[in-house]
Amino acid sequence: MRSKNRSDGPSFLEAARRKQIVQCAIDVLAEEGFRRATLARIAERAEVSKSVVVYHFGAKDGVFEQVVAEVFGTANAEVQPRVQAAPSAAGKLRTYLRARLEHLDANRAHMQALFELWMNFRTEDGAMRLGEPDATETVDAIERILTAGQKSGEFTAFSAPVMAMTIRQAVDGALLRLRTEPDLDLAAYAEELVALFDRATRSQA
Amino acid sequence: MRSKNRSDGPSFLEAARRKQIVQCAIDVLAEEGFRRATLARIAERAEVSKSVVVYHFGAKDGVFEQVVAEVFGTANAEVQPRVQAAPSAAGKLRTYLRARLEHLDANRAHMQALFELWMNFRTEDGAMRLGEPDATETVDAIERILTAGQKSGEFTAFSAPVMAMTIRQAVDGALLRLRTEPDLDLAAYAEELVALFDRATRSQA
Amino acid sequence: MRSKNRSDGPSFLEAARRKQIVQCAIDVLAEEGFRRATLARIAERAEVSKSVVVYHFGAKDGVFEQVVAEVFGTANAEVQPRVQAAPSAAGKLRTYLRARLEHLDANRAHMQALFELWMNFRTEDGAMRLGEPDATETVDAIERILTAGQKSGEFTAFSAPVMAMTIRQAVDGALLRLRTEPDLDLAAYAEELVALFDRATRSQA
Amino acid sequence: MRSKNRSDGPSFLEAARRKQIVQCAIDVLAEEGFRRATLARIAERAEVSKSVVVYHFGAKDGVFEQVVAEVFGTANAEVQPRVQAAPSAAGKLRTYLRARLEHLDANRAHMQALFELWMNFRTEDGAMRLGEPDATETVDAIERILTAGQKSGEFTAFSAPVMAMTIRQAVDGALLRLRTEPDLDLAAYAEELVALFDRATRSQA
DNA sequence: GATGAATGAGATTTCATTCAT
DNA sequence: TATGAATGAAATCTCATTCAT
Repeated sequence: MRSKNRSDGPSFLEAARRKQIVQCAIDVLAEEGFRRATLARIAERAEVSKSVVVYHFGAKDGVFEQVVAEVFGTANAEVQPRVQAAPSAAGKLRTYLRARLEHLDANRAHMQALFELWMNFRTEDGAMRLGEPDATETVDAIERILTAGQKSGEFTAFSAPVMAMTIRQAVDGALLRLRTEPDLDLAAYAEELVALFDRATRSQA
Repeated sequence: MRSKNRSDGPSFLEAARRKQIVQCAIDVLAEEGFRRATLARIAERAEVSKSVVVYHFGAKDGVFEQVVAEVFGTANAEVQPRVQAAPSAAGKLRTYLRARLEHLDANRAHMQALFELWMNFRTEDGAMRLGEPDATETVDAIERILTAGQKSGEFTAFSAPVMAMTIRQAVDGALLRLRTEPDLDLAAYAEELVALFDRATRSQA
Repeated sequence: MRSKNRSDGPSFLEAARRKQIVQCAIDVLAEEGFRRATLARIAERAEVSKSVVVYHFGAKDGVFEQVVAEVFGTANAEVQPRVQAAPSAAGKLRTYLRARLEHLDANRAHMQALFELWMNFRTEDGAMRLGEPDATETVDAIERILTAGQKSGEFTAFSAPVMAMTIRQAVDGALLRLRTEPDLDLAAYAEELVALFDRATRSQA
Repeated sequence: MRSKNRSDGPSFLEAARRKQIVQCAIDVLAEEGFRRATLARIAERAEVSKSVVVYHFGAKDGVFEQVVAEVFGTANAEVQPRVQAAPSAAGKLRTYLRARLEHLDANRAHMQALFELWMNFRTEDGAMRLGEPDATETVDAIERILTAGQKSGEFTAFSAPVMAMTIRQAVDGALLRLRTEPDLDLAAYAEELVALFDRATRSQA
C-alpha cells in the first residue's frame, strides 16, 4: 500500500497520478466500451504499467469507483448551483435541462464513460453496482423540483417520480444520439427538451 | 455447427432445444447481466453441457442473435398491429405507449435481456452489434407517427426526432425502474406517460 | 458394428460407401492439409453425417489407415509391373522414375494426401504411424534395383541406401513443387530425374 | 503481450526465458510432432505455466515464428559463409552438402522441428505459413551455384531448378533417415551425397 | 445402416491479480 | 513508487466419440 508522506494526505504527485489514470479510464470507457476497458488497456493509455494502476487503486474496480465519483462530482458541481440559483420551479427545470446538456456537450467522454459503468458495473455476483443510491441522487433532485412546482401551482398534476424518470431518460437520450451522430446540436436539443417538458408540466390555463 | 438436416428444416426436438436455450440466455441476461451471460452459465441454466449450446448455435453470438430476433419479433408482433389499428396519430401514440408497457409487463425478462444486449453486444472490433439499423427501426416508427400528427394538425410544432427519442427513452425508463422496484404498477406508469406526452405533443388550443 | 450380410464379405453398397468416404478424405487431406482433415470436414464432403464415417471405419484413424492402404495399393499396382517388365537395372530405374511421376501426374490428390499423412499421422503418444514398415516398402524396392545393377556392373559404386533414399526424395521433390506450381511439366521433370540419376549411377567408362 | 520495455529492449532475463521456451518448443516439435506441440506441452517442458508462454510471445504462433527465425538463422549463419568461401561452383556444392549435414548432425532437434513446422505451420485459413518465400531462399541459393557452374563449364547441362530441388530433398532425406536410424553416420552420408551429385552435375569429359 | 443429439477432453487466449525486486 | 514476470481462473471453441432411435 501507499507509504505515508509527511503531510498525511495523498501527496501532490499521488493525486496527479490518480487523476491521470482516472482520465484514461474514462477515455477508454467512452471510446471502446466497458468490455474493452481492461486494466491493460487503461494502463497502456496512461503509459504506465498495469501494476501502477493496481498500486494506486487497489484493484481494477477501484478505478471505476473513482471514475463514478469524479464524473458525478463534476457534473453535480456544475449543474446544481445553476439550478439552485433559478427562481421558480419551472425555471429550475429549464435550467436543469440546459445545464445538463451543456455539461454533456463539454464532457462527452465523461458522460459516455458514466453511462457504460451505469449499465455494466456490477459486483461479483451480478448485482448492479450503480443502483438506487446513485440513481436516486439524480432522479430525486428532479423530483423535488417537480413536487415544489406542483405545490406552488406552477406545474399541473402528474406523477412526479414518472416525470422525473422521464426527464432523466430524456437527457440520456441525447447522450445516445451523440453516439451515432457526433455533430448533433446539443443546444438546440436542449431547447427542444425545455419546450417539451414545459408543455408537459406547466399548469393548464 | 450441426450437420445440415437435408430434408425438413429444423426438427421438432431441435426447435424445442433452441427455444429452451434462448430462454435460458434471456433469463441469465436479465438477471445477471451481459458480462455473466457466459456459455457456461447459460448451459448450466439449461442443464445441458456447454457443447450443446455450441452444437445448436454454432457459437455463443449465435445465441444472442437469436435472442434479439426472438425478442424484437415478439415485441413488434404484439405492438405494431395495435398501433396500426389506432385511428388518429394521437391515438397511435397513446396506443404505442400502452402496448409497449403492457408488453414490458408481460415480458420483463425479455426486455431486460434485450436491454443488456443493446448496451453490450459488440463485434470483435468493439463496434456495436445493435446499432443504427435496429435502433432506427424503433425510433423511426415513432417519428413517423409524430410527423403524420403534425401534418394533420393533431400535434403542435416540435422536433420529431427529439420527441421520438424522448418517447423511446421514457419507455426504457420504466424498464429501468423495474430493476429496483419490481412491484411497479406499469399500467399506471403507462397512463402517466400517455398524459405526459399528450400534453407535450397536442396542438395548442 | 456392421451387420453380417448374406454373402459374408462386405456388401457392394458397403464397399461403395467406404470408397466414397476414403476418396473424400483424400481430397480434404490434399486440399486442406492434415489439420483440417477432421471427421466433420470429411463427412461434409461425402454429404453424409459424421456417424456414417465412424460406423464404417470404427474411428477417424480408420479412415486414414484406409487412405494409406488405398494410395499405396494403387501406386504399387501401377508402378511395380512396369518396373518388373523392364529388362535391365538401369532400365528399371528409368522406368521407376517415369512411372512414379506419371502416376503422380494422374493422381495428384492421392499423393498429396499420402504425403500429409506421411508427415503427420501419429499415434496417441506422438510416434509416427507411417514409419519403417511403410517407408521400407518403397525405399527397399529401389534399393534392390540398385544393388542388382551394381552386381551386374551396370551401376558404379555408391551406397545403395543413400542413393535409394535420394531417389525417393527426388520424387517427393516433384510433389512439393506441384504445391506451388500446379502447371509443372511432370514429364519433363521425369526426364530430368532420369538423366540425373543415370549420370549418378551408371558405371564409369 | 507483455508491456513495452520503454528503455533498453529485452532484458537479460527476458531473453533467457524466451530462449528457454523456444528451445522447449523445438524439443517438443522434434520429439512429438507438430500436433502435440501445444502450449500446454511446451509450457510443461519449460516448467512454467501456459500463461508465461503467452506473456512472452503474445500467442502460440509467436513461439513458432521465433523457432523458425532461430533455426533458419543459425543454419544460414553456419552454412553460408563456408559455401561462400569455396572457390569453384563444384567446390561450393560439395561444401554446401557437407555443411548442411554437419549442421544437421549437430542440431538434430532444430532441424526436425523446422521440418515439422515446414509441413504443418499454417495460417488460420489453411495457407502454408512457410511457403514460397522461405523455400525459395534455400532452393534458389543452390540454383545460383548450379547455373554459375554451368556458365563456367564446370557443370554439364541439366535443369537447374530440378537439380536444386533434388539436392535440397536429398538433405531432407538424411533428416528423415535420422528419424528411424539415430545412429546414422552423417559424415559418411554427406560424402555419398557429394559423390552422387558430383557425378550428376560435372561436365562430361 | 444411418442420423441427430449430446458430451467431455483439450486447445488457445484474456485478464485481474500477486509478488519479488 | 514502480515494474516486469508469473500465474490461475475462466471463457470460447473444436473435435472425436458415444448413444438412443
